[in-house]
Amino acid sequence: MKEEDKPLEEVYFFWMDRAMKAQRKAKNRFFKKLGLDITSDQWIILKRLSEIESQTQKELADAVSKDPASITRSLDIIEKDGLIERISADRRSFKVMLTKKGSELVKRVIPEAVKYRNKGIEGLSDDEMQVFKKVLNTIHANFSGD
Amino acid sequence: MKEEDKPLEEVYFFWMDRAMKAQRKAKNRFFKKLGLDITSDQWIILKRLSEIESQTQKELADAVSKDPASITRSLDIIEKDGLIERISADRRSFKVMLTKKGSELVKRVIPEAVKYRNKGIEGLSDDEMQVFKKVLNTIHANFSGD
DNA sequence: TTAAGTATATTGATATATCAATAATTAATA
DNA sequence: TATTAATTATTGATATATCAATATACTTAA
Repeated sequence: MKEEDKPLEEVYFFWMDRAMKAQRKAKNRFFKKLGLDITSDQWIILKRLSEIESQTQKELADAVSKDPASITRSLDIIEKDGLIERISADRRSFKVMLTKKGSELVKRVIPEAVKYRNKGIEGLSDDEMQVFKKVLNTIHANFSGD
Repeated sequence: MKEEDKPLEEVYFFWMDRAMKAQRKAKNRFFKKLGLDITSDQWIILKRLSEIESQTQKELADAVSKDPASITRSLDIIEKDGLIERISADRRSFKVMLTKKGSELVKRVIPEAVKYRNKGIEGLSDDEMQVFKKVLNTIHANFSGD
């Protein structure tokens, strides 16, 4: 197939970027409306911690596709808010886990998050979502090599 | 359909986030390898400016899905690098356009950007990309209302 | 035509992202 | 075991993102 230049609106990266931004923005407003002072990125970390009780910062970073530096700073914030705690694993690493306050927050938010998530894909079929997943995972794989 | 909680890896936002990050990271490395000191976000702005000769910051921001505040700061940087210039439109707004240096950079980068883009979707069919576009545009629409 | 409302760009505060450098510690190997 | 190599977390510098506030300037309506 001939490679060719295309205007921005026809480039898949543009579609992805636009959808991600709309989603992130709506999600941040959504948390605010619930009276919660957390961002959509912090939510992902909290949700992950609710699934796997205890993990090092490195493991957590990999799981949520974040840089070690980002994780350090995000954890600093939600630790200050009393949502998570760091426990020494060995002398260079920590296990991270939810506090009671963090657990309760996650339990409270999950049903709302599910509703919110379903709103985003209203009007789409399971088949379409399967293709969507395949495409995203392919793009991820194609760019993860080097 | 019953709404339900799912682990992170089964949530579409997670797939999107991961693919976006892999893409952005690879793209930044790609520009660096070309000897170019621009980010993938700056590239989008430059590319858009090459498609529409002259536009206000507001129009540009809408076109590339960025906040006015983000555009101001990004333009400050690439203006300092001599890639774009701001020309007074009326007394409160600017028209933004590429300089000669900016135009030449875009012309030089486009063929590389096309190759790069095609690498990301290797192994995917046109049909799949059509579904991909539909899903992303639906998500965008579903979250743009409020 | 003045007053009120709207639009554009900027700035400050804060959160996140990347890269590079560093410190401390653990693991591998000669 | 002693040295070297790899790992984990942190920090600094810079870019981007959002929200709120502000300053100008344009537009509309009374």
